Amino acid sequence: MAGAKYRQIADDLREQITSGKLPPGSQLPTEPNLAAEYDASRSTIRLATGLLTHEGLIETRQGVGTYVAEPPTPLTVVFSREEDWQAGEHADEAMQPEGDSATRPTAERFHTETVTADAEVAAVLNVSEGAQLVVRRSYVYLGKDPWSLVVSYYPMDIVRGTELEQAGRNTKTSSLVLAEHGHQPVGYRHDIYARMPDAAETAFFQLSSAIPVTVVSRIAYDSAQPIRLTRYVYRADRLRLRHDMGTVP
Amino acid sequence: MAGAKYRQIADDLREQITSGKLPPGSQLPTEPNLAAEYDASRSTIRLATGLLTHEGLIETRQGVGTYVAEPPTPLTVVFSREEDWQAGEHADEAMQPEGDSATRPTAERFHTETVTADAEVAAVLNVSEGAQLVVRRSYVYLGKDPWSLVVSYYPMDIVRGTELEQAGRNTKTSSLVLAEHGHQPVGYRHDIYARMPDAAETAFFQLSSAIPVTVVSRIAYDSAQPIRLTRYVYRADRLRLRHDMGTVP
DNA sequence: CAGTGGTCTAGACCACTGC
DNA sequence: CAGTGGTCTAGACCACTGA
Repeated sequence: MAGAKYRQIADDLREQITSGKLPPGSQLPTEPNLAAEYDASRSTIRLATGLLTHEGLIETRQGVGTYVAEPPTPLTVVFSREEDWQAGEHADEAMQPEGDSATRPTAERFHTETVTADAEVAAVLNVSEGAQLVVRRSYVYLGKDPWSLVVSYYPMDIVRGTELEQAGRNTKTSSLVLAEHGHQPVGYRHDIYARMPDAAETAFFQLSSAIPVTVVSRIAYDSAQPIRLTRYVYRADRLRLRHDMGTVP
Repeated sequence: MAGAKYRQIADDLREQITSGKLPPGSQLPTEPNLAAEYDASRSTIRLATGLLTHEGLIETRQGVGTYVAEPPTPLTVVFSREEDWQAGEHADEAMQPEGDSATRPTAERFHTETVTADAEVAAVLNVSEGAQLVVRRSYVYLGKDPWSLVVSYYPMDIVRGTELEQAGRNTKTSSLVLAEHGHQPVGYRHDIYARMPDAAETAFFQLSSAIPVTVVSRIAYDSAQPIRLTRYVYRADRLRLRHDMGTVP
């Protein structure tokens, strides 16, 4: 046998979904109906649908019903582009998909503040733990859909000489651009990993099921020091990171 | 309020774990004890622990107990290395971590066979759907721990002239190496994404909780055509992919 | 308002582990 | 064998949605 009843029910529903018998967007029977159909209790049905939810195959909407999820349509982000090498790049404009206006991201909200460095950020930026940092957070959308969370950390050395040096709290971005221009980047390090989202990420990406997030940690260096750490967080099922080396057709 | 009772219980337990009150490896109270402690039913307790399980914070072992998970210790894989450019690279030796023998991977099992191309593989290798391919699967371990699943696809054009051309099923790898040597790679494309594991991956990586996998799809090109597609699958919590551009300290 | 999924209970029995 | 987590039931009430 296939083991537990709720797993058999999940297998049966999964088969109906992947075979196309239950196409994307279609509604599953209600929980009481499924319970009757499979001769199971509603709790068992919910165990089964819980599995499919965590696989991202279905979505539940309270008060409405349970629906087959639309298959994800990932967008490709290329991070071997020469353009990213240019000075004047703004951090949250990098690491975004190419394409027409429909797939052009817009940073609808952002704000800038100063924080103290935790151990992890201090290590990569080569500053003391507890040192002051300027941090800029962006919420990037593709049209109305959430696309990525972008957080940049700047050591105080970098923003020194700009108006940000005195500002404890600041929403102006112009001085950050100025600071970036004053430090010509000569290298980037990207660290890429995936994990399950935290509460804030689940809310921003409107994740109902168990979809991972992909994190790109990008450190920019000038000739002497790290000048910026930027973390890009994406829904894993919407992102395909691409990197080309050498001659690729 | 924090909403549902099971979420409050999960929040409380999560706080005890992240604060160190419940260190990694320690056992949580049994489900009946937690039910008494929080004045909840066992079902509600299981909803709470289910959340933490899916976050990878705890692990349950039937007949034994519930334990705080050890924090993941990711290894870094660098994929901007010049070494990877050299001919003679064997596919399952690339994309592996650096370091001493303790972190040197060993391909304990592999086998080679011929299959017909599905639509996706056919597209990237520029062959017809249904064309014959030679595929080599490797199961890579770090000591006794599963580390990665590696699958390589070769178009028949590439293996032509080697003994593999006639062999329907073959476990010899020497002819594959020969084939690779005959086609000097001049470029690589990497596509990186994360998703939840399928059943085979869950079994190989011994995943009890909801840990994603990171997939690196690596296409090698010679001057005329794609010569190999290799898919590397890793546990997301064990992997940190690193790529450097320009001058990095 | 009726109907949906979300939460919660109290209890039962099973499957597995370690002693 | 006792104790653990795994499965399942039957029922209740709540929160939300849309007509």
